[in-house]
Amino acid sequence: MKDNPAFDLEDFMPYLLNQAADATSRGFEAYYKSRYGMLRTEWRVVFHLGRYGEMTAKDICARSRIHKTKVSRAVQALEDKKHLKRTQSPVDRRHEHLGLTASGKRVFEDLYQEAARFDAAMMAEFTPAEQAQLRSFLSRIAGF
Amino acid sequence: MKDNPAFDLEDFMPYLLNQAADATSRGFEAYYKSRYGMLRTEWRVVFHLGRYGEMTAKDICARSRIHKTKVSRAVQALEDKKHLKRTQSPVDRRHEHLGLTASGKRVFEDLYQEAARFDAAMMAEFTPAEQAQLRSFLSRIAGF
DNA sequence: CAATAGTAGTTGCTTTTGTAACTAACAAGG
DNA sequence: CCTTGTTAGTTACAAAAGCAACTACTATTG
Repeated sequence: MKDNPAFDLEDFMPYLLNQAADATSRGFEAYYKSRYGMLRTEWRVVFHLGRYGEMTAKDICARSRIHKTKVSRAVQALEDKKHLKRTQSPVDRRHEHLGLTASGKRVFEDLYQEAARFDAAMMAEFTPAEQAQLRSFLSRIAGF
Repeated sequence: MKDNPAFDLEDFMPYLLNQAADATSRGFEAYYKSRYGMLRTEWRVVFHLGRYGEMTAKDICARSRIHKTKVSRAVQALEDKKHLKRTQSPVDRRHEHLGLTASGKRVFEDLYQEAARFDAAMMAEFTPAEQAQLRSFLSRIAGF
């Protein structure tokens, strides 16, 4: 956006980012929603546990930037769906170690593959160099 | 994201976009929220009316990709705050022409300036060439 | 070994969003 | 005119997010 000339909402970076994020999230969201009745936070929790192994809710919060109440509710929902099991730590009973059940692991595998396909399809119209650059830009903005 | 190697959530484009969008939205959102008690949709409605002049709710929906119920509620809220006035069209009484009041125009001017400053500050760490490229990438993804 | 403070996770309540059904107004055909 | 269809905008209800207070537990300090 330049200094003087009139600018449109499409020139405003937060708006542009939100539109792009919305556009790309819809498709994949539809997948895990229709197929497993999962919410976005649930998918993210499954991802973290499937990708990095057992951890506590606190760990998930730290890694994912999701607020603890959202994690708490997602864990509850995943437990209800039998995709996740909790084990209270004998050392410190405030901690619960979270892990995927066999069913949860199958869900993770499926979503992980689908995410890869989805990402690839979405990025197909960009050259590899463009993709790398875009990812780098976004990482900088997101603070990774 | 490559084909075989393990990838992290930060490599998944929808996630990356959402994180970047969140990160950049927070700051500006805090501004119009604390200063004018406005929601994001209200800011967008003000923007459209301030930037392009009078139009109907339908027009705003078409331009902004916001659902009509959200627009309807934002218009109501802005009217309550005396930032917006509606005029029923004498030609077709289903249409209402929406316009900013004097107070609404002041709000728009302030937010417009602030948006420009905010965008500039955020993009300052990118070179002009990088900025152009980033905007172009995002426009393509968002479908503009 | 109280008393205080801090941490992990949950619950309750309020705000916001999403979806679908609804009202009111116009349009067109018979 | 009267059906039938369409459009602009609203409302009602359910799903989800945000925030603050709460419970249960552990750590620290005097």
